[in-house]
Amino acid sequence: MGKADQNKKRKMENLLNNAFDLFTSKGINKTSIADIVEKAGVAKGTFYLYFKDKYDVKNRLIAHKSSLLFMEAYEALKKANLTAFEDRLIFIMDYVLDKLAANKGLLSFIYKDLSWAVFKRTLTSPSITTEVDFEAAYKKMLDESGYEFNDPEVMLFLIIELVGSTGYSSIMYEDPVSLDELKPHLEETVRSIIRQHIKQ
Amino acid sequence: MGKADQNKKRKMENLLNNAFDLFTSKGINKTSIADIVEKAGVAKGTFYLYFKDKYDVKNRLIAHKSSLLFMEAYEALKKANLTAFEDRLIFIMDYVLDKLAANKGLLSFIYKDLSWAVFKRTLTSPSITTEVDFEAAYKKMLDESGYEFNDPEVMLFLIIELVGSTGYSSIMYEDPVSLDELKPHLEETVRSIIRQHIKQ
Amino acid sequence: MGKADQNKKRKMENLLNNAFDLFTSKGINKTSIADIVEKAGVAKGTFYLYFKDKYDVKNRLIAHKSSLLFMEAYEALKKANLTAFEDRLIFIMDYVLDKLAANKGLLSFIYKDLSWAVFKRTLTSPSITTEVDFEAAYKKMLDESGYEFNDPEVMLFLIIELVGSTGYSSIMYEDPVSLDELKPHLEETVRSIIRQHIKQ
Amino acid sequence: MGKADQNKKRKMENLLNNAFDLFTSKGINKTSIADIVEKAGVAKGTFYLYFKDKYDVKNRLIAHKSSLLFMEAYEALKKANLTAFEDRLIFIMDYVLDKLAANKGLLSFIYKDLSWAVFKRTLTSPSITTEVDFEAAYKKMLDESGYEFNDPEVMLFLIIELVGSTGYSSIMYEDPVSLDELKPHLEETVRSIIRQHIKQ
DNA sequence: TATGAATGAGGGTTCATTCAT
DNA sequence: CATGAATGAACCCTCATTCAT
Repeated sequence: MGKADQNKKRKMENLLNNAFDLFTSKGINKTSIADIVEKAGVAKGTFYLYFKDKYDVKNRLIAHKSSLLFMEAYEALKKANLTAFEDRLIFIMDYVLDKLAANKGLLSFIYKDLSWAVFKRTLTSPSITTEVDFEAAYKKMLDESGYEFNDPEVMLFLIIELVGSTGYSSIMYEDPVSLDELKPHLEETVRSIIRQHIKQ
Repeated sequence: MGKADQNKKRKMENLLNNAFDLFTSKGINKTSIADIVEKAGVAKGTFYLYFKDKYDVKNRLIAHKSSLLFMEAYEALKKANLTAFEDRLIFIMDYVLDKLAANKGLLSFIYKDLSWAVFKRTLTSPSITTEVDFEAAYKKMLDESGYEFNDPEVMLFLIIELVGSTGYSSIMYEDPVSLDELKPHLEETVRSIIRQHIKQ
Repeated sequence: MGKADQNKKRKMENLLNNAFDLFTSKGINKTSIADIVEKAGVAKGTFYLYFKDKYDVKNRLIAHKSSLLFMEAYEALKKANLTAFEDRLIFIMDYVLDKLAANKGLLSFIYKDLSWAVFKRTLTSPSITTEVDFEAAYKKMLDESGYEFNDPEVMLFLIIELVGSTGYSSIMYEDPVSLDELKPHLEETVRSIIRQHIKQ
Repeated sequence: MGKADQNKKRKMENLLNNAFDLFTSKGINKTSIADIVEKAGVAKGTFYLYFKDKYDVKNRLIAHKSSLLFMEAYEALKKANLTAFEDRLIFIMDYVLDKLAANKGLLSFIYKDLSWAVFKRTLTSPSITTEVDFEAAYKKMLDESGYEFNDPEVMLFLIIELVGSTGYSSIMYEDPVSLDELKPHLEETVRSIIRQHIKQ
């Protein structure tokens, strides 16, 4: 990578990070491009050298940040020495939920537009900075489980949507229950979902 | 209700309905107050006699339309002659999913900001026009089920969030599967959720 | 006309006049909407209540000002007691050329985009303020001439385009000759054009 | 001409040609310098090594392209074996009108700012690429006519402005008549103009 | 109550021009 | 000579909100 390219990448990350801070603190709608460039210390025109508009930034950030989060969870899992497939997924779920509970800005930012479509693209394609790929990690976990599964993708979809949407409500509003109260219910339901997808 | 009050209510409903049409057809962000009042045939100032701003309208509509949808499903259920509790919930789930699939504008409008908090307020308090109450209906179904449940509210929460978020993805993007392919998975999972909440 | 309507018309004329001053002094391209509203003493948004954009203003002004100019010439003609058709047209030509020579801002403003199409619309439809119609005047002159003409519209077209474009160059650049030197040539040519359209 | 100079000239022509394509296809106002350099495949800064701004390019192009057009007409005339002066001018007029009718982009580009001043400079001074000179050609035609003329320059001026401005309207808008309908009128008028300038 | 003309801050976007490499 | 990233002033336009009628 040439010096110029590196410089370019630094400028882009600078913009991304500052945009992320603003998005998570005051929300996307209330963040203007003027805000972003001012915080990043560059001229307005510079923004348009790197991004099409605000939503271009948003999409890249969602992909990027989600990817980081899941890979972080996966790295933690590797150190946790869990062997059972169910336990491993539960571990990841807990890890992600705890992280999001500790960073509500990130949660509300990711959640608003994290469709499965975006999510999958995220997991599949290595993002700007990470050279990783959660899809491969998931596949590895499936292989190491000792089972065969029907529709493993749908299984993951059900789990992520369930955990994501209930987790959002619990963390943001403690409604209808707090995250701690929610977790046992979730754990049981996730185990059910896994079992009902095991091929007999 | 006096004549003046009736007139006021009519004006308000006129604005609500026209706003709803615009919200579901072109989206909330791209709908301006100017659009709403023009379509409704009233002056701009009049809008502010009835609503604080666009989001005031939005919140009332979400509550109202969600309520209608669930009560419609419940009315249909009454004609369906189903007795088993599981079957009855599945029926409602199917009914709602099919309605939303047939009206994607409504789906994306409701979904974007339908937190459990809003939803619960909806179900509990009779809205502007309906004099009904889905919470009472749900309670009745629980009573008639012949079972006792642990945390019935959490149970409903899990089901609604799961069905809502996976349904959204399937209907809007057919990703990762179409609604028809999703339904069997959902049905099985919902039954699991119900069973794990039955008090032994 | 109601009081409100009158007020509205005054506001519009205020904007038109100020825009005209700017257009003729600094040119259309260098005149911004910000300039216009500042000079007119109204808010930016007000501009858009009356006009689509800068070019909307321009078109209305061209029509309006051209119309005024020709009708002024026609009014002067009526006082001049000329009877011969050729002399009358020459009179109008001279009048218009002298006016434009005395007001180069108006000339360059009108000339740039005064296509025959715009001109004809102008002459035909009474404009914002004038209730007059040069086309009718021209027709009257034809009737009173005692001749019959082949293609009188084309005849007028030839004269106007010839006089307009040569006049522009003479007045603005004195190139290749001054207006005074040009006039005899023009007069002779215009008389030729008229004669060649007289029906035998 | 040195190798370096040749290279410089090639770069310049590359920019001119690409600018011309853009000017005639999308118009001058909507063509940005970014567009030009992108199409030409050079860097933005390079543009400023050769031209002051967009209007510098425009002026050079108008002169260049007009010159080409007239010399092309003159070359065609030489092959046409016409002897009468009137016929020869009419031939050139028709040739130019037909060319412009076939290339409306060129017409609207040339016309907008083709003042007589620019035109004369064009005819007189050999341009960037052509080593020709329409003024000399016109003088030769006058000499070969067998007549003497009063103010031959004004005569040409009248003809060019008349033909140019009426031709523009006919070609671009077919208003008030099509080019084919216009031509006989023009021919007759042009012959009149010539005759009235013949010295007795 | 109802109106709708007027406001003006604020948004997004473009683009000619510069200058360090 | 050539580059092209960076600049930032300038632009157009939208729109929620107010208030005199």
